[in-house]
Amino acid sequence: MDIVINNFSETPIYQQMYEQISAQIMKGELKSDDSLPPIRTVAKEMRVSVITVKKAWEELERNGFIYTMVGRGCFIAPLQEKELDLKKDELVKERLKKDMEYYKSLGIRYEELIEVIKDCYQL
Amino acid sequence: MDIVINNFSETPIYQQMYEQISAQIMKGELKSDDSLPPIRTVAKEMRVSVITVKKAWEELERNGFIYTMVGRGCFIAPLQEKELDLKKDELVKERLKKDMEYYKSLGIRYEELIEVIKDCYQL
Amino acid sequence: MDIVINNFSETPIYQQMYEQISAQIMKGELKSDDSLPPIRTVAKEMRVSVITVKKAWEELERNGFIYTMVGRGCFIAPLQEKELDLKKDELVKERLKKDMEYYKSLGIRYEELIEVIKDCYQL
Amino acid sequence: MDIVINNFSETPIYQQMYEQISAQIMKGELKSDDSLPPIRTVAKEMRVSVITVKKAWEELERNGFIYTMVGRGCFIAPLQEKELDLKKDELVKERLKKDMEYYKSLGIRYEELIEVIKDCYQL
DNA sequence: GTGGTCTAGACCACT
DNA sequence: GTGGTCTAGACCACG
Repeated sequence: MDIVINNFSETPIYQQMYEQISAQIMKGELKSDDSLPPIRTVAKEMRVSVITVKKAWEELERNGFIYTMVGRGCFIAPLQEKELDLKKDELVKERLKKDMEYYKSLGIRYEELIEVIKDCYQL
Repeated sequence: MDIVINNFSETPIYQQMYEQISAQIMKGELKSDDSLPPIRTVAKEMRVSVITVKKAWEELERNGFIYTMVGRGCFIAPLQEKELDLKKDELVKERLKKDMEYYKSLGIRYEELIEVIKDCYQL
Repeated sequence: MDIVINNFSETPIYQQMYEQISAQIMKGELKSDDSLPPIRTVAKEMRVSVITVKKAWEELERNGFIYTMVGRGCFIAPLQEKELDLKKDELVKERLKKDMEYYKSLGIRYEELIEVIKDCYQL
Repeated sequence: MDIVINNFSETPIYQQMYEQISAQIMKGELKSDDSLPPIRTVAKEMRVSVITVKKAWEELERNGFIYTMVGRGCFIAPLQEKELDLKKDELVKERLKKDMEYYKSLGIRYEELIEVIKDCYQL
């Protein structure tokens, strides 16, 4: 579990944690039924409040990424690869749509866009 | 000046206004030295608080899209086409970079991305 | 809005609040687009922490009972009577099922059950 | 002794065990002075902590369902049928009352309730 | 004025 | 040991 939080970002800490962990699960870096470190340990290591970690974990559980067994800890949910791909696609498409609307509203042409993207992917 | 605000969107109202007006200026739909309607009028029409409009206008002025003449109103700044293009590019690249980082962090491949974008541009 | 919380109950405060308010909405005692008092006011009146109220409100929003407009307040969601009935039915059936399983596992006969229920409804 | 525990249920494990065993005693499936298997054996078979089993047993003893003979094990208490019926009634009525309060608070009518219950008893 | 986030420290229930 | 809940008080962004 690798989390980097930016205290100055506008996106709240708990959301940064949620995004990074869910991404790692979707990429398969965290595997089914692996246990996560206790929230209090995470809190200490990340130097944030327990409640902040808890909030991230709750969101992860609500979205089916992890499950909790009180008194025993939290674990990565057993998701099939298909489910993971589905979740990923949903997220990306949702976000891309918004992005595209914005770019189009600025009058950006398709070719211009592709050029910048290529750059990012170093093609 | 055509603004549509969504009260339920996560992006704050003042920012929605800022984005739409700046886009219209960059696309040349609003021309240099044209006057903007008084903020109180805008507030009434859009059914938002004057404070909200004020905040959007301030943001526009700070970024050089409009200028204020006290007692007379606000006007579109006289921007050269080059300057406009520059502003546009800056904005887009900045945002695109963040987007790409996110997509890459989810392990999305270049080809997958292009496919969705093509879809948005109906190609 | 009428809430009675029991500090000694085992069900957490935020859940008691959630249950009572959602019930009032489903019964139509709270009407669409009515505004709820500010969470800080509620917190003071109920003598609980703001965070506790917030948690209840979040759950209400997640389940579509209220909606929030940052900086303006929280409002009862515009639910059709049909939707309300549906929500109610879901809840009741879910709970009843569990209850019935328990009663049956104790060997309670249908007739015995009905008798007690009649008593509760004073029939 | 037949116990099925659900690790993901909201009701704690020790309570699930308590409910199922007490029910079996009240239904007469477990008879007076029969011995229960050692808690360590139960713990292993159910794959739960010894502490959890202990807690369930304590609850059973506190409510008079079993008794302990130090060094020899735990045994089903010699309960008269009358006593058992009484216990059962108490339990059911207590729980039913709470349930009914909840259903009434949601505005469920008697007829609606009966219909769902009939369904559960397949009448 | 509104809601949104965060902290530090406390107490409790479950395993 | 684990997670679950709660508090009081703080700071920020939005309208």
